[in-house]
Order: sequence, then structure tokens, then C-alpha cells
Amino acid sequence: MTAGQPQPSMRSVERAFDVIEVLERSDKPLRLSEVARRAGLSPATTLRLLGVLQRRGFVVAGQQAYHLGPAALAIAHGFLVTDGLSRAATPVLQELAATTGLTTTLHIRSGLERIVIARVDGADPLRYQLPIGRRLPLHLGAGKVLAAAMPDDELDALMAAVRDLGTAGGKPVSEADLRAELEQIRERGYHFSMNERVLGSSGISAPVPAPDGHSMASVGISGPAERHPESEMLGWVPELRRAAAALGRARDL
Amino acid sequence: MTAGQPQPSMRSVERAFDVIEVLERSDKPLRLSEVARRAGLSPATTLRLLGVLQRRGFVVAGQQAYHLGPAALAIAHGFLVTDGLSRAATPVLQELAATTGLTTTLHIRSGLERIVIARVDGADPLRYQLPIGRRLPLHLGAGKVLAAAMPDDELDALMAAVRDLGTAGGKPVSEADLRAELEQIRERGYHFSMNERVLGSSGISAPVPAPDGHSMASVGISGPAERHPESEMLGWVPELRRAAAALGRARDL
DNA sequence: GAAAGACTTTTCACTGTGTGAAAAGACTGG
DNA sequence: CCAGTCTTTTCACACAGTGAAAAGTCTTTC
Repeated sequence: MTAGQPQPSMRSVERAFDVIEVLERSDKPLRLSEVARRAGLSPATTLRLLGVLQRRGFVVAGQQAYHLGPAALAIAHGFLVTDGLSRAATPVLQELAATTGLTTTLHIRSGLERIVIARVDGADPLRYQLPIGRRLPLHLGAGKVLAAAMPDDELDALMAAVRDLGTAGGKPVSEADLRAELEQIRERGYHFSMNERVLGSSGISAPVPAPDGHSMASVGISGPAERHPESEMLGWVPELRRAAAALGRARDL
Repeated sequence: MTAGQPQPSMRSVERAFDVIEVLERSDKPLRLSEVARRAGLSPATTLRLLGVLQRRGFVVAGQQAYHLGPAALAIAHGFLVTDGLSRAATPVLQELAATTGLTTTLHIRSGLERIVIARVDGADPLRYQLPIGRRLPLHLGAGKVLAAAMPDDELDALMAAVRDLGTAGGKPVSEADLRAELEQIRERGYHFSMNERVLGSSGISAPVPAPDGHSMASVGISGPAERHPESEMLGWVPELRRAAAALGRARDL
């Protein structure tokens, strides 16, 4: 079960997921040639892969262009049904949203990004559309508590992968700045952010504890920055920790 | 873009999705040997596939067992954002739910099953948990309007694949019965069902029109059978048709 | 309306990827 | 402590997956 050193790979399978990822990251349907270009594959190979994906329902070919198919929803459903953390999330987030009046969100780290797993809007909803499943960066906002829990080699990979570490507020951030901030987060056990990923938004987040210390999940609460000053947010830290602990317990159920 | 005759396949990619499907259809995490057994693969191959899927975030290895990972949610998000029908669905279903007071659902056919794409609960909610993304059969309930729109060869495949065509109400159904019913649905343009897939539930559904006539999507309204008699349901047919037409227009947007 | 250009699809011969049997190494429980 | 089952590694072989190029479409331009 532990990661072996040589990491046996399977080129064609890997490429199939490259194609899926290209489609996932595009906000509109893509033509064959465009998929091939973005995935770095030959048109012939891309066509064959798309054919398989299409028969599996992961890709749908509209007139002139491909996009993701409904099987994507089916596996998401499978994930939500099996995953202990997701199943535990809704009630815990609801309670946290009710007591704080803020929007609560649960993220899981996946590779060098995080994914929104669950979310409950507070009384004061900052709503953007359908955020569940959205991929977000690890170096901004609530992502930092996940970055803070990464093993060194993965953290190095993250630093190498991200071009611009600066915030939405326009503040430039060096690698050293970020590393120092992560160290703080490790000590304090939470993170307060403001104007980091989204302008005008602030929030606090905490890791969901994991047995091995490398937490893969975080809970956060957030709201409009001008209406919820830092002092108020910090007051919620104990509640946030309680929720994080509850989720940690529920995880391996 | 049309389906070629020889259908070029890619064994390893196909197998990767077999593994995903095994995990999707299991309601609990599975051990390596069990995944291998269910997918009909050798343990060595299964292990390699799971490794790739794990690095991609589609599979997570908990202690002793594998289950689907958060990347499943990420591609579902990608699907919902790109798919015209899904994007159009919420407002249309909401309106339909508001006027009828019933629960409204949108399905898409995927292979020989249908998948719940969107759903809005009515005033009288028959709620089961998280149905979006759920796979449901084509030969019961709202599935029939999709089956009715299938090309002959696929319909034959469906008939061959389903073991027991009978309903939840216990009524046995022969292949001839079903084919006759599908013919009726083609004529009428809608289907009324009661105790077919779910005991105590009844509803009507209609195909979302497609340019080529082979509709891949259906809208339906449903509620507790004893509180909503057939006569009431049939009264909603015009509303249902209007919603279906609206969705058909929005699809290729 | 013809011709150029871009895109999609098919074909095919080669090679390196994906394969499973078998061995080695972990667990688990009796 | 041993037997049985499960996971992981290794390895030699065969064929699945590959991309260049040709053939076939569709689209645009003048």
C-alpha cells in the first residue's frame, strides 16, 4: 500500500487522463485538434482515446467538439457515497455555518491542488456558482493549511510548479515568505487570510487532523472582509477546531 | 465524429475504467484482491492501474482498502460547467417544480443506463439522499422514455443486458411487453409510471427533443403515488412538454 | 464556384509498453 | 508458530499502442 520507489506508469492510461484533464480545465467544448494540442498528443492517438472515453460516457461529442460526459457525475456520486469525510461533512459544516453565520467549506488536497468537497452557505452568502468539485490553488487562502501539512518533497514540487505566488490583493510573495508563513501555520494550527485568493473575502481555516500528521483536508469559514474583521474571525478559532476534530474522527468511518 | 465500424479499443485504458467502475458500484472501500476479482483482472495489473489512478486523484488508498478519490468531483464540476443542458437545467426544473409542486428530475442516457443530472425537490419532497450522479436503469420509470428513443441495435443490447425486466411493484414484464410499451411512448411522447422503480412513487416523464430524434435526455416529475393520482399527473403533460422543449433549445448553447 | 487550407479519420509497420506467471514478502488468525 | 491469504516485485514475451502519412471531409477565401 505504501508508495514504491519506481512508480510504474502506464502511458496510455496516463494519456487518457491527460485528455480528461484538458477537457476539465476548459470552460468550453474543444475540437479534436485543440484537445490534441493541449494534451501534447498526436491527433490519431487523441482520437482513439476520445473514442474510448466516449463509449465510457466520460466524453460527449457534440457537433464539432468534445466535452466531458455524464459518467463524470456518476463517479462523483460514487465518491460522495463512499468517502467517510464527505458523508460526515454536511452536518458538521451546517452546524458550523449556523453558529458562525458564515460560509463553511471543506477541501481535500489532491496532488498540488485542493478540491472543494462540501460547502454550506452562511447567513451572509458570498455565493459564486456550484463550487463543489472546483480545483483551487494550495498557495492561497485556505490552501495554505494544506500546504503547511505537506511532506517536504511535495512542498518543493509545489514551489517549483507555481509561477506567481502573489495574492489577489496584489501583494507579491516570495518563496521564502510563503515557507515562513507555512511554518507559522504549523505552530498555530490555523490560518487567517484576507484578499488572498478572492478580493474582498477573508476567512480562517484549519487542518482536519490525520493520524500521520500529513493532513489532506481542511475546513474553513469565510465571508466578506469588510463586514467580518480579523478580530471576529479569530474568535471563531475554537469552533473551527472543534469542527475539524469532529471531521477527523468521522473520516475513517 | 461519427462512430466508425471497427471501434478501435485500448485495453489498458478500458481496464482503468473497469477499475473505476468497480469502485463506483461498490458502496464501501475494496481491497486490492477484491477489486481485481470484480474487474476480472490479475492482481499485478490491478495494482499498477490503482497506482496510476491514485496519483491522478481518482482513487484514494485508505488503510487496507481503495475507494474513489476527489478528482471524481473535479471532473463532475467540469462537466456541470461545460454542459449546456446541465447549465440550463436548474432554472427550468425550478419553475416546473414550483408550478407543479412536485419533484423534478433531469436524466441523461449514458450507455445502457441513465444518470441523474439535476433535480429540484417539490413542495412534497420524496427525498432520498444525494441523487445527482446516480445511475439508474433504462427499463423502469423515467428510463423508458430514453429507451424509447434508442436506435434499434442499442435497444437490442439493452434487452440482452437486463436480466429481470419486472417492476418494483412485483409486476413481471416480458421483452415483448416492454417493446410494446416503448412503442406507445414513442406515439404519445410521454410516459406515466407508478410503482415501477420505486414503490409508492409515481410520475410522468418526457424526452428532451434532439435534432436527430434519438433523445439522450428526459425530464420528469414525480411524487408519492397515493397523493397524486394518475389524472393529476396527466394534467401536467403540457407543462412537462414545455419544460422539455425549453431544455432542448438550451442544450446546444 | 473552384481551389487552398485546415481538420478529421483510416491505414499500417514497428517497437516499447503492458502483461501475467511466478517468486518473494507481508499479514492474519488459528 | 505455522498455514493460508493477500500484497508487491520481477522478468521475458507478445501484442497493444503508436505516429507518419495518406485519404477523406469540411470550411474559408477570392
